[in-house]
Amino acid sequence: MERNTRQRGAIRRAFQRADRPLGTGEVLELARGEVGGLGIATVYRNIRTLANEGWLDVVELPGEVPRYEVRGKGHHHHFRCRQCDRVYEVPGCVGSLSEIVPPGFSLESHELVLYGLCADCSASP
Amino acid sequence: MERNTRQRGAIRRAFQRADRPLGTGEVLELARGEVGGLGIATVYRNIRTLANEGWLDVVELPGEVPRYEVRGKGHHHHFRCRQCDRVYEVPGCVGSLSEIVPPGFSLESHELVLYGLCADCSASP
DNA sequence: GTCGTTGCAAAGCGTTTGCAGCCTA
DNA sequence: TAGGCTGCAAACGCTTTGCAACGAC
Repeated sequence: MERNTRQRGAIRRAFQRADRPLGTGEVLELARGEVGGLGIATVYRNIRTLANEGWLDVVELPGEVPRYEVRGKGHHHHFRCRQCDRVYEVPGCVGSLSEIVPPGFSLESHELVLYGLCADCSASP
Repeated sequence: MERNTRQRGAIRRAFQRADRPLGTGEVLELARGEVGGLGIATVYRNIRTLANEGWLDVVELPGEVPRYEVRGKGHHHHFRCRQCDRVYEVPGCVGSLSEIVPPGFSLESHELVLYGLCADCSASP
């Protein structure tokens, strides 16, 4: 059975307070504010546990370390601002993907990442 | 000045024959067909060299090690087989991406990755 | 002959695992 | 009290680097 330790609670709160995708290093830094001696192995183990039980979603962008965020909506994609590096959720999706799938291939899922300038950075470059 | 060694030639030909993005392990395996004692460090060093001179493009999929492909193809995306883990190039592209971009955001580029079964794995599961 | 290149081994670096002791239920 | 959880350190997998020998030009 799963237990509620100080360490796991601190890691959960780190994600809830940040309200954005966090990497393992950021989680360690934030959660150590509550639990001083927190070890990196504990962060990795808890992130895996929380992801397995569906409390966390994995956010993986090409060429970047995995981030994790509190599980939110269903199917969505991400927009990454090339200026401020923030990542935003993008509701909605493209249609007619099956048209470009090569013959004989069977499509099961897809990932789409948009790059550009977010509203803030477009307004004040 | 750059030299044409047997090892570099074998690595170039591995990419040209495969005609799909290759990881370092795949390159090592393929190029060893020509140069038996080829070392993994040589593969890494040559991939870096070929990428720096523009002969190779880097293909990065979310959460995976980088792959590389010969440069010069037009705009395309990638299909990753969840069974054999190979990555294929997919010509063509989705349309109407601007519809899902949030108001105020400006879209500059995008990455699309398709997941499923390739033709080989669909035929013989 | 020069010096870019190679294979080997060791070093990095981020992540995972083994273990003895701790602490939640 | 049982056994899940933790911190530490070692192990791990992938990539880079140091070095002496090799070989393209």
